[in-house]
Amino acid sequence: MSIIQSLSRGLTIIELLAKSESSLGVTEISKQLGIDKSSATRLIQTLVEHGFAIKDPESRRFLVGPKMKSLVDISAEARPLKALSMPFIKKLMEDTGENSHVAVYSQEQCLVVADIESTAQLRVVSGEGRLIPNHCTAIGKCLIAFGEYPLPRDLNAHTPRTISSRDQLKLHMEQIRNRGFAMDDEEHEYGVRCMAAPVYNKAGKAIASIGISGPTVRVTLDKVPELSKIVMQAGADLSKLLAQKDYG
Amino acid sequence: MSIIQSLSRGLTIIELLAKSESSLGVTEISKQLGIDKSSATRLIQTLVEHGFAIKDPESRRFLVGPKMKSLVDISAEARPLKALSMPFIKKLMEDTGENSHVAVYSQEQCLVVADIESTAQLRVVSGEGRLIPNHCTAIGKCLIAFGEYPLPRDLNAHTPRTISSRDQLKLHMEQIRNRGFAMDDEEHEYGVRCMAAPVYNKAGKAIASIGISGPTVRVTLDKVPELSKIVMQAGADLSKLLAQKDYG
DNA sequence: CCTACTTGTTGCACATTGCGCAACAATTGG
DNA sequence: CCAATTGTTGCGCAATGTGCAACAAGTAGG
Repeated sequence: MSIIQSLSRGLTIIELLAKSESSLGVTEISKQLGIDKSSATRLIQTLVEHGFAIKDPESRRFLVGPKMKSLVDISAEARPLKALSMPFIKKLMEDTGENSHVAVYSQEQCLVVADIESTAQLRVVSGEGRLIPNHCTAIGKCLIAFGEYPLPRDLNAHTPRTISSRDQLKLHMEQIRNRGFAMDDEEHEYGVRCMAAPVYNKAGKAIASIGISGPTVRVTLDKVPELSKIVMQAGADLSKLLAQKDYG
Repeated sequence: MSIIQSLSRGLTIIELLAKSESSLGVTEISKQLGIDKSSATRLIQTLVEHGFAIKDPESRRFLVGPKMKSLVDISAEARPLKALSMPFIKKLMEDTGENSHVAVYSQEQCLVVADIESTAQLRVVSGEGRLIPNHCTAIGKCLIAFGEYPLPRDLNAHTPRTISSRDQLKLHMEQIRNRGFAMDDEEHEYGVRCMAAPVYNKAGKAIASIGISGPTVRVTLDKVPELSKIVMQAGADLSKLLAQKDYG
């Protein structure tokens, strides 16, 4: 049986980062592993690239990244949810022709637990397991508006349309609750419009959101009423199933 | 910036495993990454070696390992506990001359969150971040006896002294509660004797355990009363601090 | 403020390491 | 019981990752 050296070293770095109380520098890591700093640099860069580690740009030291937790979340808690959701987002994708997904709240962000891509040439790719912002995406805003989660702290503007004011966002949440669905109107990415509706567990708590993402050229504003109805119906249907299965 | 290929591939496999609903086989993995099955085999073996993946020997397929969750636990929840515990296990080690540690319950096992090695030539090495059994270690039995955790399902015999009967273990828990401390009398490893006491949070819930491990030649049975007193005192002292700091 | 020290990044040349191929072994399914 | 698929091991080649060393960027200390 052969062990892959560089992978092994990388995993050891992950363990070091997780176990250390504070952040670690490249030299420190290289000493602990008994390797050159140059190798440590490159291994760490690879970890950062994958999100398993993050770099504090100030101190140029490293910490465990959010990827670890989101993977654990997705494999443990969210896996059954994904299994239950698949048929619904499949149908949603077929009915709307757009990328469909289900997300939950994790680490103050929005964790995509299930995702089906549209079959159109021009499509939005989101990808399972991704952590996306809560304040400028439909599925994220939906979680905040209907779930028992705090307003995001980080309100980075991703496009000129991003709502970056705390007060405005609060008002916006109110609107979302009144309409029953959330919309991301090019707030996260140019040319992309999304809609999402809440998913409730048996106890009536919004524990997830379901939605679609499409290019603005297809998901035009005049189609919003029709599409949002479909999305909300999907949310209601999935909620019903979760209640039956006693999920959450 | 250069990316380390084999590390990158290994991390991608972790992600695949975490996101997949079921277990994955070597061929499946190799196809998804576009690499040869031999490479996939070796990468996976490395992951298994580190505990990031586990192999179901029946189906010869792979799943995410417990390492991921224990690392997340240790970095998130347990990190503050570790910081608070350090001075206490340091003192405990100095007072007893033996390896000292603090553990919490995680994934039906016993997660070592802080650990200080004895300075003696002959010493017990346990190691932070390790997941050890609950039924045949002092810190593990302590968690079960005083905490609100279920009896372990797996009662593997590690030595002839391991308590492998559910009923016996139940009785044994009773004894531990009466004495106020747990002892592992060569139940996990030959020649090693350990003692542990509960650590309570402000609400009076046993959320951790603190203890020592030493070779039987030093930790003789006639020293147990004296040593156990020291360990229990350490548990009480740490509990007091946790209450002050409002931990847990 | 300048110098000395420590820490992180990049280029480069070498050879170790990990790669794919292919044969083999072990299962599964028809 | 044979065919087909999946997992493991040996092996030779070269691509990959390694350490060295120079460089860059901070940090501390006088």
